Amino acid sequence: MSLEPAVKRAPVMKDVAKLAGVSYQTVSRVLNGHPNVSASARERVEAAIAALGYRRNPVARSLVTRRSQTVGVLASELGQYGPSHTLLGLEQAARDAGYFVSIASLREVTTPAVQDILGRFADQAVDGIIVIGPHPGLLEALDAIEHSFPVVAATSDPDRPAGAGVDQRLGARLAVRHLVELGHTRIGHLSGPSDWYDAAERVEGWREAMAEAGLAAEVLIEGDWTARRGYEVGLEIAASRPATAMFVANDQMALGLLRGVQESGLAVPRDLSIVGYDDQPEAAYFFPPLTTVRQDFEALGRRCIEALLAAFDEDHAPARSVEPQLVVRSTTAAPPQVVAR
Amino acid sequence: MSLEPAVKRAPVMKDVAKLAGVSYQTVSRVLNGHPNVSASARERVEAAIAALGYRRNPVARSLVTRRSQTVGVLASELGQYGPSHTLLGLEQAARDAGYFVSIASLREVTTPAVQDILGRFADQAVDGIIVIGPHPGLLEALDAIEHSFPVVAATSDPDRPAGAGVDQRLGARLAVRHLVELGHTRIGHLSGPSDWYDAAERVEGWREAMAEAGLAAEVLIEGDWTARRGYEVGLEIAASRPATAMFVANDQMALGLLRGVQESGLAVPRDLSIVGYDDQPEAAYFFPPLTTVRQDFEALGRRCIEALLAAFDEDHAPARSVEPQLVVRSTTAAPPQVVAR
DNA sequence: CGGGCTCCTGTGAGCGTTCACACTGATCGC
DNA sequence: GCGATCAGTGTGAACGCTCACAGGAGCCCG
Repeated sequence: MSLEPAVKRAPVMKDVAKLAGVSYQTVSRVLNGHPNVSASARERVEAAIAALGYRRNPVARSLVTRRSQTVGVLASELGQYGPSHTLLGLEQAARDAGYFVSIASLREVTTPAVQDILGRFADQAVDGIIVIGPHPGLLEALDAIEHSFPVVAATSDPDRPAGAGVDQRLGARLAVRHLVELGHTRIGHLSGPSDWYDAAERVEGWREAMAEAGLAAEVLIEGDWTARRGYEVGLEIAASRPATAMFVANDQMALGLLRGVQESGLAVPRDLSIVGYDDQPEAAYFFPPLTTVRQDFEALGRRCIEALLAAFDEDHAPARSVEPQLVVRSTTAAPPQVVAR
Repeated sequence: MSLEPAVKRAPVMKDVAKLAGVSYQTVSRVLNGHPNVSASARERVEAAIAALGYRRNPVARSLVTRRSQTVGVLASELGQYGPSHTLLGLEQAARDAGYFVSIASLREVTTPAVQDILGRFADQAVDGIIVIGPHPGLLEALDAIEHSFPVVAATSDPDRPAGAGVDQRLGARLAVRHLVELGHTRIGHLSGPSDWYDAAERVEGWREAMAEAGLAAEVLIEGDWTARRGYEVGLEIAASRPATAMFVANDQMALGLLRGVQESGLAVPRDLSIVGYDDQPEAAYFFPPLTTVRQDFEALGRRCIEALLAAFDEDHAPARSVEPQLVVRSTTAAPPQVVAR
């Protein structure tokens, strides 16, 4: 007994087997929930596991199974509010499902860079990967590379085979309808970069809702998600007054817009109504508090994991889109004067 | 040739060895940079590796070495601006150093929860772990659990043996000094939660700088990092005017404060000067643009990796703290009237 | 009562790598 | 010219697990 080595190694399957009086194979069967194990053997094994504090070694396991209970997350814009919160929900859901999360962020979206990361993920034997904050370029680069594991994209691209997304068109329509109901007819859109799926979908939603209301979708300005850009656009809008309301594709740009417009002497919402997108916690404390569209990013993260699980086996429902919600605060009101077209 | 199995397996060391006309051990030696390999053998092996597109299997490798080229990141508040950006820098630096990053976020900081995650990390054979956004409670929980790998905390706690942090005291002093130079004497502090190291350090920095200036550090209000809390405090301050300037422990609270104060009829900076902390990109577009202290979180993330590398072997310098910078914008000015004490 | 079935269990091999060791041939000093 | 050293190389065994297979016990049926 005291002849044991001083450094106590972590127990392995053989130790459990010996204590339970069975072979290591039986231990393995118990661990993997195999059916053909007698109740008494199972009990003894479980008792031995508990007594020894045994933990199965996932590295050894994945050497032979070629799977690692790990999902790789490929993120291109983790600094942004949306992606970082999606990651949050993702990680929780993954862990609940017994998966590790390995992340890799992309400095630049080039095929070699994506290839490098995919290679690393493959070496690591990830069971699947999830792409966050995707540009089409990223997905194309992904498609161009052969890979042996399922890929789920957190995107709203409806053409995408596997994925989970927020219904961006719906969100955009909620925003526009709200403005239409207030009496606005000239409703502009400050979009995200056109090479983001989410941005493109919001543009489409804006177009659709305008068409439904019988309005012309004329004022479309492309942004880049930053407050700085919102500010610049705010100055322009204050100067030329092309619209009485702006639907802005994220809260940060809305913040900048708010400031640019107000700095130019316009009042919000008196002279210009603004609807943001995301509902970051700060949006309620903008000046004035921002009317915006809430996206539940953490739910999105959870959906991604569900989608990946569904890709692993058929039992899981795919359940794709998360519904956005309109949150009305104080940046929207009736237009300055009702303009009859 | 055509008798090869249809599903082409990835090449393994033996394949490389055969092609190079050496034993698999020699291949291993080349891969690991062992000295005792002849130049000709090395060349042949390298050529074979390139020809086959061989990649070493890290899973098999870590089964025997008990290391995985992976660092675990334990984060408690990944939703916050600081932690998420620290993660960003961390991930980049880790990948550059050849490490994978596996993340786990904590829903609640309890010893069992920390234990669970540490156990998973241990199973995964991580080489070390990094803790982001640490409360003392988290570090205590960590210390309470025996672990066999180095732990680095992204914290400014000077008592911490291993870690990297932003010099929070310095940041606080920069803020206070700026206000002092403008002529303020009653400078309050809206802090972060007192159980965060960073928050506590900023309080200390505020105290020190006040003492240096011969001022009494009287107005200390505890916050929770949220804009909501900042707003509440703003209302209170507008009502009782306990100070002519507030140093606020993060930009989000500063945003709320700004709004609470302005909604109550005070003008910023005419009636109250405000200095934030973090310099999120949005801070420049607050109304008015926020004077704040910039923290380079991505640099912090890099430092964490450096610190971990230093813990692995002695060659790396520890190089701990990142210097914050004051960014003066438009929320600070001379006090309403100079009050001679 | 023996063949066939089912249920449970154990043995052997292998996953792809590294480590400890043993071996070879050359170089060295004396 | 002999043992000792040394660089360079190969062999066996591990790491901890799962998979494929084989074998033993118990049962039913003819």
